Amino acid sequence: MKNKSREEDAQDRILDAAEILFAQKGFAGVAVREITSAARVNVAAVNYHFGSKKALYLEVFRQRWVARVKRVQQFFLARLEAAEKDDHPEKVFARALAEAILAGPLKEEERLRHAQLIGREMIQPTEAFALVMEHAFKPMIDLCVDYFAKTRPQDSGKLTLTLDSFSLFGMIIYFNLARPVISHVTGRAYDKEFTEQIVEHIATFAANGLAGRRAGEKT
Amino acid sequence: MKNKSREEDAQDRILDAAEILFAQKGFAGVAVREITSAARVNVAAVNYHFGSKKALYLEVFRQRWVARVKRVQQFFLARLEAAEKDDHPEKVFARALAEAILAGPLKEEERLRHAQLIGREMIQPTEAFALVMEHAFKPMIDLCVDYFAKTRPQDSGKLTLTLDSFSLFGMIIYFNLARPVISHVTGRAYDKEFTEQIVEHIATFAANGLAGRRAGEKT
DNA sequence: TTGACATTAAAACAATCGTTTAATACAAGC
DNA sequence: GCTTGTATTAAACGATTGTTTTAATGTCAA
Repeated sequence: MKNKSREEDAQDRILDAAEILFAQKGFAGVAVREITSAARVNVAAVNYHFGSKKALYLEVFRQRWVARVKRVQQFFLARLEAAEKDDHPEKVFARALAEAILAGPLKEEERLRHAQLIGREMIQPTEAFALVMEHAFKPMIDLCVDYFAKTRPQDSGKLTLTLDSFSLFGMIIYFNLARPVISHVTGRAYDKEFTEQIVEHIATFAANGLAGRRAGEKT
Repeated sequence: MKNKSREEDAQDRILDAAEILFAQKGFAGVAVREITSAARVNVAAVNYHFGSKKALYLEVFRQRWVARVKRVQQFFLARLEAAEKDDHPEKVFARALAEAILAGPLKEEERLRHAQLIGREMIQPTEAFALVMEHAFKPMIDLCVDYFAKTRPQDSGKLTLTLDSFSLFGMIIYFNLARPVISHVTGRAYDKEFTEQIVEHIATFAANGLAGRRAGEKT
């Protein structure tokens, strides 16, 4: 086993290239030879190291995607802890979540790739969908539901809490995924200033939307 | 020109098959031979009638997708007219929009195909993206912005109005596109009852979210 | 140095890709 | 009937697809 230590080995280079290309063009839109030449390895390397193109796709989710979603979740939890307590707890929650996803620890290209990969799985679920559910959506929705349940004076019912959580998530994910649409309509790029405005907008909007439940509205 | 009148001609059958397959598998995931055999025509028919696979893809948007989005928009406007005026105007608006998209005039499979096609263009914009912007997003967002501007006592600013519109849209589109996720978490299928609950949930959530702006909050 | 094992390389595999060609079938106008 | 133009067909095009094979190379322990 050779390892120059300063240089990524073949498997890592393949995973890097594969993730970028799968995100940009989708599974069917990428040729194995595109990946291997971007990773500067032989065509046979994909089948040698991963077994098949499909297995490589799943390995991208297991080794790259999941690790990244954990980073976002940790960033979110840290923000939630550090937030000032004088604000409405639901607003604090919404802001921390929006910030973690839209302006969090990921680099700009990472954020884009991440959103594209997850978006494709939502539209056309494959075997990777189970991973996405287990490591990203399910725990975050559960966390969200538990948090909202605690911050409300009276019981809202599980379904209402879940739909509230999806409403918050839906807004954030849409603002993250529909960048071409939003940039086109507003005429603004997703720079730091605009992103901060969006985060604050989501926090306020969601807090008020959730406040209605606190006041007792059921559906 | 032969036309049995009761039977769709070759071009229409190709468009029908192409739309279903492109929605399910994406442009690169569909082989021309898949389309032609589903449409019961010769392989050469696609290139003869449409010029190329890519041109067929665009024609699906021009002849099928755009027509359908108009139907949804008309349904929405009719609902907006017919709605009771004693409710908050923003809640009426949100309910009409959510109902049009999630439970509107489209058949269930149509709704799914429609959402998949638009979702793919959002993740990976092609030439069809301009069509989607021009006929679907832009006019609806503009309508939304104008409506919100009228219903508010004081001026909110163009950007705030636009972000409000996207928040409402984002929620609705997410509930429409993330069906696998939402069904998995809630354990409920998108039947009539569940869809109605979601529509009412969105209306309430968005109305409260927007109500904050009415109270004067800016971002 | 030798032997064992892991990795890379070039070449070829059959299958499938989008597209084109050339021949045939069919309708309507004269 | 014959002509004209359109539509459909079977067959083939070269290029590319994912994968496999075989040989060469590299690495480390004995």
